Amino acid sequence: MLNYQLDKTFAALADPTRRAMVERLVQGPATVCELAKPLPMSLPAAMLHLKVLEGSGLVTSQKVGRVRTCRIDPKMLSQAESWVADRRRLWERNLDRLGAFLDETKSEDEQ
Amino acid sequence: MLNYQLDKTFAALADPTRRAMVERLVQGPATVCELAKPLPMSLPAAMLHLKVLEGSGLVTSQKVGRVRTCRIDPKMLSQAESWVADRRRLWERNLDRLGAFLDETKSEDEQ
DNA sequence: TGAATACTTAAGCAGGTACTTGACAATCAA
DNA sequence: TTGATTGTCAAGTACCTGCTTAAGTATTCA
Repeated sequence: MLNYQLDKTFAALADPTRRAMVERLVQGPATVCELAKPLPMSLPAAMLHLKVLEGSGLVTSQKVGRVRTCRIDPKMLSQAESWVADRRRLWERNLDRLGAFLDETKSEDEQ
Repeated sequence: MLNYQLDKTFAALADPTRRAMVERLVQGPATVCELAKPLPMSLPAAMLHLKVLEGSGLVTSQKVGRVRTCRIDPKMLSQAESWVADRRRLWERNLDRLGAFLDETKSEDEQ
């Protein structure tokens, strides 16, 4: 239960607004305005979403002059991907084992 | 923004209790009691988490007699994995393009 | 039949999330 | 230096989440 980071990453990805921001940012860096403009909400609301993305580590930003530029940090993206992929693989392995067990049982029946 | 399903899947995975349940279920099916026993909360609370997992499609269950047996449904697990993997790939592709651009710029400087 | 098991529902509460508007800083360009 | 641009903070509201306890239902076993 020590994966406090995964909590935040999955929670960040659970919102369509924030996934839209990620979609935009995988194309390359963007300013706060550029991220907020296509969204059906006020700028402060978009800022809150951005703060959640930064808090999760999915996005980093730096301010130069009056412009804050945001970009993807792929580390947490990889970590989330791995968690899901690993669990799916475990499930498949276990399903294979069940298959092997059923095959065994079947052969025993045939004897 | 039509990925209502992804909202629920990521939201389900954002909670450590629910990830613990998934960890248990990738090993094989389990009853409600088996899932709830190791958790530091009441049975009704665990049931609510289970309901969220079922609502997301990550888990299915069926009741036989008085026992409800829960198991992983891998479809949403794959879908979540793909979403993250695709975005990470897009980001990498774009980073490569930036690298190519910088290389080009560098060669032009050298001429 | 009567007790134990395995859930299920309901009511209630504390705290968190997702917005809104309005006010305000800081920077840049004319 | 004035005005537009870009971002930030604060207060307020409505709804959602995660838990609790208490009570109830359905099933199985002795």
